[in-house]
Amino acid sequence: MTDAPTTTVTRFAPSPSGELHLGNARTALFNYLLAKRSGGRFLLRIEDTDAERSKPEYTAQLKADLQWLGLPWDGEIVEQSRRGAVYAEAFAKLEQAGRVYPCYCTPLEIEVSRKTQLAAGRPPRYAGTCRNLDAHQRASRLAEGRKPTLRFRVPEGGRVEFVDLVHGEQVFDCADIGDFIVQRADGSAAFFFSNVIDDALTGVTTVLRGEDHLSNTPRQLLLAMALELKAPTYGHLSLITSADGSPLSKRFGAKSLRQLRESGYLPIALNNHLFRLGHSSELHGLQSLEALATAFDTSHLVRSPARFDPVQLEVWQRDAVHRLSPDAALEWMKPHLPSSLAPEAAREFVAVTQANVVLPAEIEPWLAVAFGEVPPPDAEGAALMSAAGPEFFAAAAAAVRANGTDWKAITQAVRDATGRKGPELFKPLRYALTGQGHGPELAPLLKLMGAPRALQRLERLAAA
RNA sequence: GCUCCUUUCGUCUAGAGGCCCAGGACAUAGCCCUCUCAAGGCUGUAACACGGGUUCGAAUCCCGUAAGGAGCGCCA
Repeated sequence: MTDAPTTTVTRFAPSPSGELHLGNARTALFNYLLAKRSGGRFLLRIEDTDAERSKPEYTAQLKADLQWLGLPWDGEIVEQSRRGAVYAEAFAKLEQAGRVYPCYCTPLEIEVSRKTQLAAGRPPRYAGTCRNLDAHQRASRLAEGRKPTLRFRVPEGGRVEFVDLVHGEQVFDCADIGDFIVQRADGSAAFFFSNVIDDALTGVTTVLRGEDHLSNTPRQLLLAMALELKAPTYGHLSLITSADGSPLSKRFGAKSLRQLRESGYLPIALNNHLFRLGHSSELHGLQSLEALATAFDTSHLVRSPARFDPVQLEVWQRDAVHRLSPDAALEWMKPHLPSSLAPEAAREFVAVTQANVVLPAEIEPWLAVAFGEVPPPDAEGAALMSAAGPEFFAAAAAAVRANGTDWKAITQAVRDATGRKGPELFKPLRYALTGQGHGPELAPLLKLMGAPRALQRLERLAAA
């Protein structure tokens, strides 16, 4: 907290109750970018006050995911589960000021009340049952064995106003806000409470978070005021939706970062895609994180929800793969390369196929072409090859016998022997050698598969 | 039910009353280049949710409708 007042401090505050997905990742990215563009700090806070749902393995996964994305946090990680003493102090302050009161209603009672209100066509808000209990009433409920929660006493009148970084001026009526729980029956701090306190105490200046928090912001502002804490400036990011506009679901689009990473997506591709979801930019092409940070601007944040389009992500991914260094590309394909492959052959294979695959799994057919059996051709390929005829492939085989894997010499020889040129010449050869109409350049591919393998493929067709 | 948010080409978006019969990027189609793919170049197709106002003039302001979303939790 020695930061100068002008320093931007942002944070990412996930709860360790699940894996990071695209939505979370974008929130993290934006907060990171916002901090970095002005040389500020990006903090990581684990919101694990709910002992039931929080799992240590998720915390570990979270950290690994952020590292992988290239979004390292500054300073120590704040774990809310270890901040009981800080919260206790704040609870005491609120109690002293009469801003909170014990509520003895059970979860079941609350649930029934909610349902009743909903059925009656009213907002399902806390009814205020325990708002004005006297000391005697409290004692008797305690005697019944009820464990109280602490509720914040929302002012009866008035309104809460604030300026949202994305949505502009916001006004909420206190009458629409029910008294909410700040301390659970087990004594732990609830979200609104711990979230506001930790933001203030760690000097967070700006919070970019999901739009699902927008209508809850007045609660936090009320709390901050009662605690005499400075609330951060909030910016509420529109949600990312599936291609059909529905919320990202497990079934569609909500792939976890882990899944994406395991299938071979590159962090820089993800970051570039996410950067343009809900944030407009003049920037074109794949950019480094540094360039993205420089270009990031909260005034360019978009209000309307953005759809996650797998096709767009693929465009970034392809670009990112093309830019991989030979070593990085090798590393990237490694999980799909046979371990028996000699290092030199692996290196050559990567160099030849890199520009032709988007995900590492796509190298399988090329592995077959280079080191195994040629895959069967499609209908177009079959037609092309039979049109070329056995004598064409006989000439090709002869050319290979004479020239080894010298692609240029081979094509020259076949051209001279058959009079074919251009696509007429190359297409049947490509199909014969690879079984496919598209693929990496043939010259290096031929070297990779070797003369004997090529010869076998051509001779088989010459004999047909 | 109440409160709040959102609605421009297929997608991401520009647009803060005349500069917009709406611009860019990606995708897509065609052409050029080329052994295929990729890369690159050129050209094209394609959008202001709907209805009312306000105004000389509206994608932009106001009202309503529709559609989608969020919140109203001892989840975060």
